[in-house]
Amino acid sequence: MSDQKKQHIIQTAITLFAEKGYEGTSIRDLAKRAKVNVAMVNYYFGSKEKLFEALVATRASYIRDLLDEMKKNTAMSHFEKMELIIQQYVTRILENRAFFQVMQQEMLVTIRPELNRNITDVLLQNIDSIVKIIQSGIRKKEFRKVDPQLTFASIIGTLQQVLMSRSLCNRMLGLPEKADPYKHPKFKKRLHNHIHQMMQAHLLAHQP
Amino acid sequence: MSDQKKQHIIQTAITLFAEKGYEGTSIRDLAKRAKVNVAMVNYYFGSKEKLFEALVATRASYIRDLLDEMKKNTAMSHFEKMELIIQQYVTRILENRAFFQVMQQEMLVTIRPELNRNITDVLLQNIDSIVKIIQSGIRKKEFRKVDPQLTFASIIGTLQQVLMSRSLCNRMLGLPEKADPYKHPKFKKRLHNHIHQMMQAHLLAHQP
DNA sequence: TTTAAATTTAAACAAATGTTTAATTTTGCG
DNA sequence: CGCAAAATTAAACATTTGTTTAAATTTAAA
Repeated sequence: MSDQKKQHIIQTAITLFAEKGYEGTSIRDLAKRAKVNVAMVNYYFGSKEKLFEALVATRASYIRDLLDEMKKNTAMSHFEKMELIIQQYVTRILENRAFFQVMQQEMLVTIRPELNRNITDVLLQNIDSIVKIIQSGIRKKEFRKVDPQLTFASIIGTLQQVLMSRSLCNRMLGLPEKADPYKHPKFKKRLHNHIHQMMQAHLLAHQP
Repeated sequence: MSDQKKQHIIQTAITLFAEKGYEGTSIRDLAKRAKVNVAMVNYYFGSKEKLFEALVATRASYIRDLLDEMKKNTAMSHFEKMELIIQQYVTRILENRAFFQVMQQEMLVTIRPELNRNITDVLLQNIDSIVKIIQSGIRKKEFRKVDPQLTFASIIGTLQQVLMSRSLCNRMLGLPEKADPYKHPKFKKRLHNHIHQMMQAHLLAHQP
């Protein structure tokens, strides 16, 4: 019944936080945009901080499932697994750009240590799974002796960097200033191709 | 005479903004930390927003000079130029982490369009210089046919991702929770090695 | 030393913030 | 229906915000 409204508030919060940041978004902004009373946010979530935690919790477990599933799979080569991870990250992050940005933004800020801790834990789980795949690939001589953690950082970092500035991407692609390059199908393709090509050169011991 | 105090306020602002974000930092916080009266900030800079612009202006032209100088240099190979760029970016960003983070953070937020525009312009100039080096390397068959813009995004993105969470890096390196991994000499070396190695595999047409 | 400008200060200001209250409306069950 | 619990509202609350004021102090040149 009212769970829909809760989800509606969370969704509005995600886009609004992504637009103006956590500190930059007031409960009144949020209430107005979501077309609910100001008091509703505290009625449902208790506080602005709790709202943010609910927001993270809602989305946190997403990539996790994919990685767990992949762990069991023995039919795929290590690079095929990396290919799938790259493709999934590109798709997911481009599609949930707003949420990804809010999380990144809050990670940058260090004033909410407990919150930061929670997000870090979730991320570290995922990093660990991927690092293990790379390490296994190195042991099997399928991969070169790369730095597993920093290799992952490069994948995510590339995506993050690209998401960071819409206007920068638009100018890169020769699109008009106000366009949304992330919805452009060619952009997704280009981004995926780049990361895939770079990781192929970086990871594979025997270049195809 | 009072220019020292202005610089002192800017320096304090850089570290404080990096800690708590632009919106998260109040003039009173800043004044207290810088040990000046609250009114001094507005007396010197006019407003909080103008302070931020001054902050950006102070640091903006840093990497620019290096790139201009390199443009004239014909003795270096294209990859040697890239090596120097990587080394400079790693050093500069690790050393001015606080400033870099504030800039990134403000880039994420889209509520200050004019401000964002100014930062974007500065960054685009630098991107353009580096992109041209890569393109030239491709034409000369020294580099493979990579995506120049996204290749740069990967370099910066890797650094950005690594800077994003101190605690994440600490756990990656097996350091205690509260340590500062960025000052760790081994960390800088590891970071530089990774980017260098990855770019070598990614860029060079004829692997050494 | 005198004096006017520049600097520094504490106090006050208006506006905005997250949150709470207390009253009203809606809902759903007997 | 009747009525209690849940949902919703407008208003008020206490803080905090960026900024301004007006007085006090310091500075530096005449």
